[in-house]
Amino acid sequence: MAARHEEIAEELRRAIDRGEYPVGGTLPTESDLAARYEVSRGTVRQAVAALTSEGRIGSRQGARRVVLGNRRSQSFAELRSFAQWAGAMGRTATGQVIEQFRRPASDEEVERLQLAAGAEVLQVLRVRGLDGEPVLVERNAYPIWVAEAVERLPADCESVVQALYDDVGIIFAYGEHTIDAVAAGTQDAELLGIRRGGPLLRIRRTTTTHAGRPIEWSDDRYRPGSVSFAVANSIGSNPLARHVG
Amino acid sequence: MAARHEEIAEELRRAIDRGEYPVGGTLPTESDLAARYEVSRGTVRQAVAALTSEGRIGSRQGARRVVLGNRRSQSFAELRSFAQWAGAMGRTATGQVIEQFRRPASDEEVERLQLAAGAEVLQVLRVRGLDGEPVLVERNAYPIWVAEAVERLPADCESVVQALYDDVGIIFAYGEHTIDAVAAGTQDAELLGIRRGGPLLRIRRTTTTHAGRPIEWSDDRYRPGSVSFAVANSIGSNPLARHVG
DNA sequence: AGGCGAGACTTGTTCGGACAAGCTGGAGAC
DNA sequence: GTCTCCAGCTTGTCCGAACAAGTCTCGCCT
Repeated sequence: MAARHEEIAEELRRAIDRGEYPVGGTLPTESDLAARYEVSRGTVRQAVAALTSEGRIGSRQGARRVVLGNRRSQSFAELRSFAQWAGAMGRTATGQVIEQFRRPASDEEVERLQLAAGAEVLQVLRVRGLDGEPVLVERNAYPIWVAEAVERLPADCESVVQALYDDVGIIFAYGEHTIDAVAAGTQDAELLGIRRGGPLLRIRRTTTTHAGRPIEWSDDRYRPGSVSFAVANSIGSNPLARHVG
Repeated sequence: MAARHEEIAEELRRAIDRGEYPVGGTLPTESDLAARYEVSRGTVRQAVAALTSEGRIGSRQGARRVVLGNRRSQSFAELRSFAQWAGAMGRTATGQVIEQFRRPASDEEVERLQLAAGAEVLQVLRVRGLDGEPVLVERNAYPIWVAEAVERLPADCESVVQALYDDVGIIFAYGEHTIDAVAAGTQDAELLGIRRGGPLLRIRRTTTTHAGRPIEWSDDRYRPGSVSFAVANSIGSNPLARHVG
């Protein structure tokens, strides 16, 4: 059962979605909302903070809050799981392991997965499809404590995330993503049905448990035109960072 | 003068940076921190919430808070201004207007900039350099109320953001960014010194004022290998969204 | 008619308190 | 030695209050 401030946040999202508070218009004051929902100002502020950090509401001291847009955010699970994301859109995701084997971790994998020097990882190469079309090449490196569970999965497992949770109770809790563009190599070009040298959107990411323990280090490469990634930011909150390289 | 909770947040970032709270370790409890900084638990919670949303700290009810990493976030201004970002790294940014002219807004520009049908925009094409190397092709569309100020800027203006603020007090307050990969066309290839068809990292973005009024709709294309963008997320907070197309 | 100042309104900050809900470690039992 | 349970600890939620700080509107004066 959700907290009261979460319920209020959801009601505000729905109200914005149905145009009760149009883009460019203002939200009722904190005091008004507190009276309407019969809660304290603090609870209202907590609810509104969520929409503010989503980029849906603009907030500034002394001024009435503004509705910036009605873009829907996605849950962490929806972003992490290609299958769940596709399902949320009424699309069909497929997954096919192309190759999978254990090998010594590279220096970068040692760092990203916080492994001991010389440790092994399980390298898995998959192609993910959307409605039958290949759109994504996923290369995951798993530490051995995860590898054992991954190796038990069928090669065409639809959602690895769901399977790891169901089978061994692994919860993906935190993620870090680095996005850039790379040229398709021979293998990627072949797997995705595009020409070599063409553009791929690459996302390198680490996912960890609640305790911060790395579960996977992955390199996803999306076919051009298949997906895009969206982020909102503001003076008060900027989740996106640009880096050299 | 920053709020107390902002000061505490900054001190916590510094403490993590210097290894006082190593990655994988835990943070002191809220009560401990409250005693140490001589503030209330609520003020500590507000400070810690900032680091949590930056992906630096992992928080879960009942469990001790965990240090996930010590990645530094960037301010909104630093992300928005290529010149400011470069300067923060001790690099030199350049900007050169290639062409600039007024024309009727496209359908997409009408939508993104919230213009009346038939309105004009100022289209500006710039190449941005980093330490003398071209790395970014920027295409900005400005509504006429901004266009007048932009037209007065010198063609090699180093920071358009700073100039617009200084000259006419325009404050960039909110942003929305969509990231994908595209193939370099003839013009981009030539401007960036790469071959046609090669990969470019594209960011289409809208920036608005405090009141939500669009200032610009832009299409940035980065040379491959020049930059990457990073985002952290968690079960509790996910600023990144994946979309079809 | 325009500009300036003041007051009202709104959001932001901090507090102390009480209770809910989840996690962990230690002790006891098997 | 292992497993289970419980108590203590920790974070999360909600409250009401008071005050700070910023914005905006209206009225008055030039």
